[in-house]
Amino acid sequence: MGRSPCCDKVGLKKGPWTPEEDQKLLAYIEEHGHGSWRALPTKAGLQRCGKSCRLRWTNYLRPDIKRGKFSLQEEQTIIQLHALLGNRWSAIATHLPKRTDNEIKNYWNTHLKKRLTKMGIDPVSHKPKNETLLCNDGQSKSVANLSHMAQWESARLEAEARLAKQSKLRCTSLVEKQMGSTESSSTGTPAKVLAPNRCLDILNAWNRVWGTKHNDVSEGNGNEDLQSPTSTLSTTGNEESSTNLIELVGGNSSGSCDNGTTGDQECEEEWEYKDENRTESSIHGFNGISLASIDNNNKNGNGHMPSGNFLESFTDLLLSKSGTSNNPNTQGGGNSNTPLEPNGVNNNNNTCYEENNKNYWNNILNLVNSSLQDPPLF
DNA sequence: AATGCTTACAACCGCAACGTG
DNA sequence: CCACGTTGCGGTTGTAAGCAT
Repeated sequence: MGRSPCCDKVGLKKGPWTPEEDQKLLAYIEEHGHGSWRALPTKAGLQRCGKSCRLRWTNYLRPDIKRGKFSLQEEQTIIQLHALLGNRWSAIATHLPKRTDNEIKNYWNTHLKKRLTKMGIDPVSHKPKNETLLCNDGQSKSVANLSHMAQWESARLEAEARLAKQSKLRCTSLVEKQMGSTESSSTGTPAKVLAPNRCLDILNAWNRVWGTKHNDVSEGNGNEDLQSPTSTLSTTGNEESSTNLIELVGGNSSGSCDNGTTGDQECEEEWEYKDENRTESSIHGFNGISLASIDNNNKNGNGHMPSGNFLESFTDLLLSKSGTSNNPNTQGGGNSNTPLEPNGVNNNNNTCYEENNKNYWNNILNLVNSSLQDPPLF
């Protein structure tokens, strides 16, 4: 309040940028760096507000931006990280080199969110929307849900706070190093660009937090009550090496759909699970509720998903190959410990929710972990 | 060909955090 | 500690392109 808006000055242009404006902005920044964004437009001879210039630069003109279709690996990463971080687009963007938070946000809103919704997955919570159908005891389920989500959220925030602090320190020292060695030509390069891809190491932070706080729970003492989402994770996290778990059939290394096909569907249908690279540890236990349950066509034919088929299910999930498989009423269970009845109703209602919930998050984290341990994808 | 609808994405807006004097 | 300016972030909107009727 009281602060003067930067963009409502008379005479300042709004709307799409012209090539001439882009050229001016680009030329100015290449020569001088952006310096103060507020002062930039005048100096660069642009009839724009500084904010608009900054946005144009960071989202479009910056040389280190990769444009074009998202690869399947990128899609996967976004979904996994969104499950962990929510709408923290800038945090997600740090794990997708050369992609801007705005681009990721747009892609999520126009593609991924819809896809998940279509499959009966709540894109906010990454849980099936019809959980009430999965367990008869709706009330206790709700309580469990709230409790578990609170647990999750609290731990997540704690971990994030810690790692934000660490990454900030790391980034700062890195920037200082770089600035010391070479005078950056583009002084406006944000720290996150200079920082290593894994500046934000979610899983390690997570492991630190839960590994120390909940050892008792993760000792396998038979306590099945809403354990830590990562209670089964190894605290070392080093044994997992799941490089190339997913490959594009006949695909190129970039993983993008530049083979002449266009459109999501065609692209997505190239997804295939590369079985020989699967290791038990890398995908262990992804028999979670939402993913397993999608796969009505799974090989057992009874909705009983073999443990460790996460990626396969994940692929199916994303591809939405079967129209009937999207029926939320048929989802649920899929846990190897809680096989479904032929009608798709889990007969172990008292534990199915907790188990599924636990597995869902466990396996997202496992995947993030393995993806973070892989060499850079791009 | 015209019209309306949908989709994709660039850009805007406002808020909050951060930095500085 | 406070006030103010700057920057970053996430939600939302505007609009062009594509598609269906």
